[in-house]
Amino acid sequence: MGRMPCCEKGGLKKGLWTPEEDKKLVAYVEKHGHGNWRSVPDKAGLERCGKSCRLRWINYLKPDIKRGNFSMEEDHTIIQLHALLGNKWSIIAAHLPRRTDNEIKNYWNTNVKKRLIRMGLDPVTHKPIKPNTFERYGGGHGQFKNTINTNHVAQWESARMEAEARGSVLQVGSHSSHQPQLVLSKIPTQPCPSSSDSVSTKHNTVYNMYALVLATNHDPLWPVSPLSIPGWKVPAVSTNVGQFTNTGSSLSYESDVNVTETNSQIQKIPENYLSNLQDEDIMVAVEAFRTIRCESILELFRGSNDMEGLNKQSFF
DNA sequence: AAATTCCACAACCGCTTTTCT
DNA sequence: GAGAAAAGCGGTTGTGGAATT
Repeated sequence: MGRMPCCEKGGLKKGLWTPEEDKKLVAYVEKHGHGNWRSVPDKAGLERCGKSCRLRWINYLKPDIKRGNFSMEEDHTIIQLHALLGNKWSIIAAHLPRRTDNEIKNYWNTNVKKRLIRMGLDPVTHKPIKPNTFERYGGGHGQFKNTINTNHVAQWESARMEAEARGSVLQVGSHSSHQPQLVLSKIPTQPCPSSSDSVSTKHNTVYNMYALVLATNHDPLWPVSPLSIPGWKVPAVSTNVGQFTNTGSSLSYESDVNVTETNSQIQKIPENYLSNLQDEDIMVAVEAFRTIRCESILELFRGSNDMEGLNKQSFF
């Protein structure tokens, strides 16, 4: 597009932020809020580019950021989500409250990645690099109790790919509504010109995005959106299981009931919907994806040494 | 004690996507 | 609808402290 990047202006400071600069930025954001970062440096009295200010705020200064060592549970979540999603740091971060994508990315590159390699696992595929290498670590003698069972991850990934090839959803866990489950499902979207390999279905809808649905049976206020993909929104009130369609800049909801060939059943979702997401809405969304709620992805491999309850269900 | 290496993490860079006009 | 600006994202690099030689 030929526009000048905001940081191209000469004479701007780079490198580590000083405490004084942090104070200025925090004071400015607390007083005026964030947004329009390009104008922030001038108004805050900083010799930085707007992009640098934005990153500093998002990754370091924001008050609700959790810093410090990752817990065992966070570690497990990262590994398992990475096995499913790859380097989708922002999506992974959405499932780790108060952690930033940058922090998770750094943690992955400096810690987890090396650990997987040491264990003989490919950090990209999470599968053993060489046959038998894994046995040294997965022998079940308690040595690695409470660490991820990477055999499970490999099995999961294999089953997921198979499910994907068939356009189905992969589900882990028992069918009891009290047992935790994880469902990886496809989000239906409008046809995209470049997605020629997607699966076309009725109403010219194409399933070409995934949602990893996580929720809890026990804590209805658990602050995790059922939608893993930022910016995707769900209907506020509905008792029908439906489909989501991406209509340009907005996402709409199409009910299964009385679906017609026209767009008359499509209802617009308010832009401020996500920020006002209520537990009731989460329930609707989860229902919409035909899933049940689960404690967390960590529950997947807890108390089960052999992927007990693994099954695949046709979803769409 | 000085030099070197290693490591974690903050920050930058370039690109893409979304929003605004 | 087009172009510009802003925001978002992920890969990579730079920096400083700790550990090692």
